[in-house]
Amino acid sequence: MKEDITNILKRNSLSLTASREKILQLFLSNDGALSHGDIEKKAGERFDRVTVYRTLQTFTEKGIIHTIPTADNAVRYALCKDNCSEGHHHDHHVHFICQQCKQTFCLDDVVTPDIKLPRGYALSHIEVVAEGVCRQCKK
Amino acid sequence: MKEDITNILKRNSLSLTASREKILQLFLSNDGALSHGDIEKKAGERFDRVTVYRTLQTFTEKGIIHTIPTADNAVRYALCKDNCSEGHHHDHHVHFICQQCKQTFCLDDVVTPDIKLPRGYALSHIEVVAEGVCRQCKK
DNA sequence: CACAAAAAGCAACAATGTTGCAAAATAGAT
DNA sequence: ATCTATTTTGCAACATTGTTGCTTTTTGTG
Repeated sequence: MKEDITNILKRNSLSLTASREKILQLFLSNDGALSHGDIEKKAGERFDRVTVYRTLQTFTEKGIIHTIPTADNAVRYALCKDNCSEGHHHDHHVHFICQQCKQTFCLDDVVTPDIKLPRGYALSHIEVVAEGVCRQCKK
Repeated sequence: MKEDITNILKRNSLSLTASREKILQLFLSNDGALSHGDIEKKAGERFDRVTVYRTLQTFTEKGIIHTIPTADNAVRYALCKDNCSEGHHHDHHVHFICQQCKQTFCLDDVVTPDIKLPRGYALSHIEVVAEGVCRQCKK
C-alpha cells in the first residue's frame, strides 16, 4: 500500500508529502468515491481545508483521480485506472450512486455507450451516472 | 406565456405568487438550464435568496423542473416536459453541457440508452450528460 | 547539511446554503 | 368586496463550503 502510494506520486512527479499520502491512502482503501467533505472527515483534524482542496485539484490535473458529477452539489472524486495521464482519461466507465448508502462507485467494467447527438453538436465526452441500490445494500 | 405560467401553477395546485411566476418565466424564456445563481442574477434584486431556494425545491418536488448533475458544484434545473408529475418523471433524455458558452441544454429527442449493470445492482434510473460544443457556438 | 523550490498552514474573506420567525400575500368563504 | 386561515415571503442570523495572499514549513537535490 505504502509502495503503491509512493509509486503513484513518483510517477506523476509529485513530491511525497503527508497530506498527499494520506489522501491517496483514503482513496485506495475505499471502494466508493469521496467528496471533499468525506475526505476532511476521514482525514481527521490533521489537514487544513485549503490543503485538501489543493491536493484534489492537483490530483485531478495529473489524472490520478477524476470527478463524478452529482445532483447534490457535492462533486465526488475517484481513483483513475492506470492509463490516465495528464488531461487524457481512458476511463470511460459508468458511475453508480446508491440511494440507500449514498455511496458512489465506479463500475469499471461498464463502458459508456455511444450516443448519437442531433446534427450540429460536437461531442467531447459522455458521463453516465446510474442510480439505484448497490450490491451491499441489496443483501 | 402568462397563461402558460398560470396553467402550470394551477395544475400543480400552487398559489400564484410573484416569485413563482418570475422564475417560471425565466425557465420558459431560456432554452438552457439554469442554476440557482443564474436565477438570482436574471431575476435582478427582486427576490430573496431564500425564496429562490424554496421555489426551486417546490418546483422540483412537483415535477415542474428537474435537476441536472454537474461536476462543478452548481446543479442546473430545467423544465420538465408535460407528463411529469409529482415524483414520476417520464423525461429520460440526455443533457448537454457546452464547454464554450457553459450552457446546459436538454436534448429532448435523445433518449438515455439502456445500460446493463453487473449482477446485484438494482437500477432505478440513469442520467447521461454529454459535453462538447453546442450548435450555436459551433457556428 | 545547506539551499532553492514546492507545499502546507493560517487568516481573512466571499459565496452558497439553511433555519426560525415575523410580516405580507394569497385563496376561499362569506 | 371584505375577512380569515393558510401559505409564502423576507429578514436576520448562522453554518458550510470554497477562494486568495502571504508566511512558515517541508521536500528534493546537490
